[in-house]
Amino acid sequence: MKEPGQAKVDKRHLRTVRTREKLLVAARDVFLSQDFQTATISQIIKQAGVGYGTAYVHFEGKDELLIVLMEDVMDRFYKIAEQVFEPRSRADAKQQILEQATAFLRLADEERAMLRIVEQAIGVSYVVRTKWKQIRERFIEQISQDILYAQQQGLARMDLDSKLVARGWFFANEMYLFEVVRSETTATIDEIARTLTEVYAHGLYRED
Amino acid sequence: MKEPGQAKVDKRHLRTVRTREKLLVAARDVFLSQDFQTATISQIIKQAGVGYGTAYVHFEGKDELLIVLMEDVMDRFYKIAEQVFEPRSRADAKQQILEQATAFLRLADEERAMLRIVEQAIGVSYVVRTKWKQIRERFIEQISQDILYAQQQGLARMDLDSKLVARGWFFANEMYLFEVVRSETTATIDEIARTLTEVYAHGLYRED
DNA sequence: AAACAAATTGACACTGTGTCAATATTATCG
DNA sequence: CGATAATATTGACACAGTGTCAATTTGTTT
Repeated sequence: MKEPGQAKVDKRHLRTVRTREKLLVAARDVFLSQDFQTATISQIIKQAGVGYGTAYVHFEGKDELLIVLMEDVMDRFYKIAEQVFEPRSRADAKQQILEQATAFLRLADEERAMLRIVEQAIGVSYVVRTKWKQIRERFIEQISQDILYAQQQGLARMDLDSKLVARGWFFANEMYLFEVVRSETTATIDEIARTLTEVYAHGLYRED
Repeated sequence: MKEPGQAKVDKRHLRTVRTREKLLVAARDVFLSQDFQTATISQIIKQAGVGYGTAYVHFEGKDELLIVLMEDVMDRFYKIAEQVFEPRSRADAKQQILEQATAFLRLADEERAMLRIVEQAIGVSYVVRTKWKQIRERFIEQISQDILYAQQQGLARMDLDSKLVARGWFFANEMYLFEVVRSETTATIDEIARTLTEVYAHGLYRED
């Protein structure tokens, strides 16, 4: 017995998986070569060399295609968000925050092409917007934990709500992220990160 | 002579103006009763009681209709942006910043209905996005001037670029603005404004 | 090889857009 | 006043994209 059932099932699966893959590759090509808005399913299926209806068998539409394509990029961001933050001193905290902010913006710069599409999609597609919000909340939650830790260590001001501070801090970073993505910024990433960090760290970690 | 030419020109103008007005009123109704995305020209012209093509004579499309509707709201925001900022002391600066941030978020709350539509339109429409960017830059420019003033008065840190700081500060405010608009925030406006201001003011206006 | 199951396909109905030649309204002139 | 010109309004039309589904192709089982 050479496990025929197993092999045969695989062959059918294989076709499905290949078609899915072809669609994803084509979608990336099409998205990157223009915009999210102007990209059409017709272009994508043509590029993938499959029939029109096929796209709808595998994905609910353009949005879902992009969400899958987003995942790799997002994993890289999560890695940054989840770096351990256990500062010993205020100076240490500031240094770590600076590193994190810099890494965040650097990654935005590296992944600029895909993030351009993501930004456009956030505006247009409900599902992508929802997905992005999840990502944001994950970051904010993490930052909030970091602030809490610093407060417990007596490094950060106690009179501020960690969640609210975390949101504000992330918002500024997020907006700068998209400016970097759009190449709209005149300043360098290091300057931006340094400036944001200086204000934030001294505002939150002051001594008194 | 009862200035007949004048009167006759007025009558024709009057019709145009009325049609335009009907379209604007109808557009507001339709936008507010649903979304920017799902609102259609067909719905608007029907509500306005005019023919289909008429809408395109007066406006280039949905986007331009909204841009006109935005203007009143935006004027109110500009008023806040342009308040004089001439603090005598650090405490004074902080107080004024707090007032401005609070006024900003309060206005967002008041104008929530229209701003909900604006936010949706920013994502979808190039012209609205461009318009919003202008508004943002106007705010940032103003904030930047304020920071510069404080630096010259020896109240604020000199080691930071006023433009970069201003952007970061506005970004946090802007994002919170839209959270308020979406009623997504648990904290009160006063808490948000206070938290943002505390971090910002102490980060920028520290003494040393 | 026949019957079954699963994957693929493209034609079709639908929704909304923007244009433009035809029509209606208002102004001007002899 | 009536004819003519200027301006404003109109809706039918061509077009672009979406999502669905019955028919077809491909693969599996008996």
